[in-house]
Amino acid sequence: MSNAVRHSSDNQLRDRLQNLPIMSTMGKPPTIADVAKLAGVHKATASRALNPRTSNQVTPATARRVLTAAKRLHYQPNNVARSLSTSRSATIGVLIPDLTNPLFPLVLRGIEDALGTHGYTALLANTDDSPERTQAQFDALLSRKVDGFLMATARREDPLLARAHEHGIAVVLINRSTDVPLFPVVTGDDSAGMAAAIEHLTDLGHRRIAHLSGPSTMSTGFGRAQAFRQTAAAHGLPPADTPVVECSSYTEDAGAAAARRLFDENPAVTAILAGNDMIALGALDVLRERGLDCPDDVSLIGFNDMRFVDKLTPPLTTVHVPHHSLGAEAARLLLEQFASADRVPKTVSLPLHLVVRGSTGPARAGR
Amino acid sequence: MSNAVRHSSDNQLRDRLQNLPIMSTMGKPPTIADVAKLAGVHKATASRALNPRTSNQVTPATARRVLTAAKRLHYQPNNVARSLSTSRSATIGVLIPDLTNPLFPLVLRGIEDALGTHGYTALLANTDDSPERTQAQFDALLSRKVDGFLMATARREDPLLARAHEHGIAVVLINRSTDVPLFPVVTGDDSAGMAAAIEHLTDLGHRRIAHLSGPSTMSTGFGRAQAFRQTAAAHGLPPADTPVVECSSYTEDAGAAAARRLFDENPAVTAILAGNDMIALGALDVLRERGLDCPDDVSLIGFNDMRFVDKLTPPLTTVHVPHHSLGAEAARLLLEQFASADRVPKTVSLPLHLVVRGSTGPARAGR
DNA sequence: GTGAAAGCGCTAACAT
DNA sequence: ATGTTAGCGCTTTCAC
Repeated sequence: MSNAVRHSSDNQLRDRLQNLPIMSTMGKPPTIADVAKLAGVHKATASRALNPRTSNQVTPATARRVLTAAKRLHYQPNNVARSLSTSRSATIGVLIPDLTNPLFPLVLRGIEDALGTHGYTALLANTDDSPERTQAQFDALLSRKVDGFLMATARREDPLLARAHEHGIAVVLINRSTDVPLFPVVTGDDSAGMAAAIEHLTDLGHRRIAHLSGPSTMSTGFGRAQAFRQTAAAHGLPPADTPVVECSSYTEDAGAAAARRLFDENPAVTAILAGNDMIALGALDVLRERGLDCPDDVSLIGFNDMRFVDKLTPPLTTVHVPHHSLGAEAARLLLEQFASADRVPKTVSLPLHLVVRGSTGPARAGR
Repeated sequence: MSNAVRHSSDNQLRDRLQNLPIMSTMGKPPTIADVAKLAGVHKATASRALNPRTSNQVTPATARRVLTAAKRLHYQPNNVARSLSTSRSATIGVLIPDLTNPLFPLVLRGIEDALGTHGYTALLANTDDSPERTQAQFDALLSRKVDGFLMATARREDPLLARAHEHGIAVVLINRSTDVPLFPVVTGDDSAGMAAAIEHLTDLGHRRIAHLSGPSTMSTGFGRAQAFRQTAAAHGLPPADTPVVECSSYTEDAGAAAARRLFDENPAVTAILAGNDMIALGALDVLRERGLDCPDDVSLIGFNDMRFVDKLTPPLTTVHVPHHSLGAEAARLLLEQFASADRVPKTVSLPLHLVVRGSTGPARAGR
């Protein structure tokens, strides 16, 4: 028998006898084997005692012994080993298109709140709305064996999601959906939001209303544009007076570019309905650029009610989306899916409401 | 028994009997053994061929065979297994105090950019500046065997960090540091930033300048306040004219509360230097509340130059902090630490500069 | 109720 | 250069 081994068991003996809190400052973290040894039971028994789901398979007395041993050693289960063994990780991957857009931190909070109560952890990845980056982050998360995904990055035709669906990976979509329904999706009721916005504008006397739509490759861009056209028509506004200009992305720059195109071709509009608040920000810049007052010359409505838009000048009228709920509801759906193995892509649509602030006003006669 | 439950178990039974399509669409992902078999080599050889670091130990011909086999099978390495085997995970944990503060997404981007080129992935966790939540997230990440941490959540006395240091866990601090230097830290040169801000104010004729400091439990709050006092003294401003009011947190609400206290006790100040932009936002609200014009009655300076503050009315004068670089530099330091196992907590201090916008103006005679 | 043993997928000595 | 073997730390049959 080697010196090292003898020495080590001497230490253990002494520790057990003296009932000392033992924790080396630098040595490798204790394993379940250490706990088992200290408690005087087999690894397997320790495992059962430590796991809430199986702790009833063990006598209360040994359970306590194991638990106190674990506490004494400051035992922390190695989730990597556990994952390898169970092929589940109690973590879920969250893919967010752009964390710098203030609405997504709220979504994340919703997710974490809903997940935390069930012992799951969120692993967040930012994709910058780049398909390559999305794929890379997806793979990275997958290779870490996340149990499922919460994705706010879907495109209407999304090869990544198609593959994920083929492979039977659990996914819940947030906000954006695919054309072919593959996964459950939690979204806002964009049509209703659009309708409320247009109604507000027509009530104010506007008859020439433009929409700066989000990218048509995304369900939100496409859907809101569609809702815009339908609602406008329903209000008797001819297509010629309700132009739609598509933005290349949901960014301030893209919004500004689209707004310039709009005014070049359609200088007579009296109101703009932006595809989201970022686009609205860009439009607001262009309004200033062209010497147009908001709301006196042109009314402006955003979408999302993201943080800080109430602090703009003028404060932005916008469609409020309950982002926290979006995240929480999606997380709930995912957990539900784990439990029931139910493969029916249900859709949850959350109600939206218009928040009227200072960027909308009566249509001016002269324009 | 409810309908729903019966229905669900019927489904399960049917699936099991029919050896269902689920199994066919989602057979387990291929392992390295599958790749090896297809390539006609041993697992270990396949492993060597697949790993860039060891691929030279294998003949080019077999390397190609293995690679193509891997491609044919769409093989994705199981990082959980790899981690268990190597006790390294090529992931690093990132702890962020508050993702809704727009500066942190920038930090994260810096981190990801610096990490990505080295094959590391960031696992992000939001802590809401709550010690409990921070501890929980830290443990969760640790049990997933992250190789190290990037933390922007440090408190001046931080038991969590003390423990982490004892356990020899690799950490690099971002922005905030501990009183006792435990880990490398990347921060902005707050003293210089403060000095620039005060100089700007005195140049404009201000002699009664208040500081709404961040929490003194955080190095940023404490350090900036200290720099404020020193610089003010150096400019010949007496302490009585340069009050410091501490905010309970870096939030708009806390900033507003502090601003109210300030004006109640010290109505004569002509300029406010906020501990960060969020606090400045709160101060701005209070200015409006009290009928004071900014900058005509009171000048206001923020700290960080976070997104959107240029869109306020008035646009906020603030100290710009290079957040992207903060993150990137910290990530670089951490990777460096992996390589050299060097345990000297070096400090990197990045230069800051004042961005003058519309919230600062000449001191008014009457005030 | 508890122990023994196998195995999750991979890497890393150690052979050959 | 490649095959063999032995784990990494945990869970989970299967015995007893």
